[in-house]
Amino acid sequence: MSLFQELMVKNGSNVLLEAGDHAFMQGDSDSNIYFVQSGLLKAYYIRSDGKEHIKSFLPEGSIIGSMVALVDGDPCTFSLVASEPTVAIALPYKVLADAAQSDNGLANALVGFLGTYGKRKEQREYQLLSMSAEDRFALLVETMPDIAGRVSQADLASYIGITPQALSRIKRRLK
Amino acid sequence: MSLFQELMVKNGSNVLLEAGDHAFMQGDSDSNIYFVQSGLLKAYYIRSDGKEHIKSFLPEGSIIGSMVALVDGDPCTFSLVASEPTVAIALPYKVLADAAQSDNGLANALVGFLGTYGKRKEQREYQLLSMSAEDRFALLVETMPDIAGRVSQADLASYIGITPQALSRIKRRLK
DNA sequence: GCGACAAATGAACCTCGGTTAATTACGGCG
DNA sequence: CGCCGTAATTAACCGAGGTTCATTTGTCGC
Repeated sequence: MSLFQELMVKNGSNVLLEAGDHAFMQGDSDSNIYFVQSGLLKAYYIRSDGKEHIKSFLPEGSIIGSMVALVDGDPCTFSLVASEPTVAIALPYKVLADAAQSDNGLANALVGFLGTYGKRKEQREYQLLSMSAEDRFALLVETMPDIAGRVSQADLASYIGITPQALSRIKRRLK
Repeated sequence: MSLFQELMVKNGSNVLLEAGDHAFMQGDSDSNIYFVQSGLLKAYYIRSDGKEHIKSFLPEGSIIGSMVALVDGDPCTFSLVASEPTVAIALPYKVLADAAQSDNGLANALVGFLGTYGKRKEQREYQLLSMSAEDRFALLVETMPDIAGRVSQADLASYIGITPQALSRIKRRLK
């Protein structure tokens, strides 16, 4: 476990979520960082036309928070919901950022976390810009094989950025 | 100018680029952070099928580097090229990260930079997942009006994720 | 095993953007 | 001014994915 994760366990508070419970909703002011201990979270957007788009799946070991809410205290741009019974640890980012002002080890742990986060988003941007829906599905199955079995087809499709029907078509093509 | 930017100016080295010159190419091991002083850089991917996709435009004041190269020393996942004569300041990330181990101010400056980077990527992810090509074009014109005039239609289209022909159609629809 | 509800699939039709190729601006520059 | 190369536009056709709705497959409770 990384230094950063140890810090979260030591200083954070436990959050228990049943499937369907929200950690926070789009528009909330929630500047907590969440560290998933067990279960599965989904981060998703609600668009102006009411449609949902899944941003990411967050299984055990994931760390998540709305970056704009963390950095600027703006309202969260997405919602975070449990799709299985989940145990997570929550810690206000401000606590970390403030403590980092005087604790160099913590500041560097934060650097590590933010660097990893940026790296993940860079990869996601590449996938969205440069890969077809079919490629993104194949990649998801390859890199997160367990997730593909744990969530509904509708959620998988929403993550890839297409409708369940289109995903069904893709699966048929692949066989 | 932020503390982080001042640090870059003080410790970095100048890089002069003519239009068309590359700071680094996809696949290079370049773990420099670049701070654009004047001019305009383009960051772009080359896909396996040879097509280009523009990741971002970087006018004066921008800070950029390949996060996977910075964090892990992996090969850069994109190329960085000047689309106008450009002056930038380059500084190896490792220098920063190492110095941050013992310099708390620097560590926190890094936290600020990485937080801003993550925030931008979060917004970009939202745009790619939840907005149509037409919406993304309107947003680009609104948020970076100067860029729309400084680069070719083909580059604009590539940034939005469509072909120049499709962008031309969109412009006609909007009139 | 059976009924009921949700999830997944399938089919028919439509729209948007890609592809290819032709046509029309729009600069330099001799 | 006329020539030429590039960028931008337009048109015709195609295919992937969206939309809507019907059908099938699961799965849970009884």
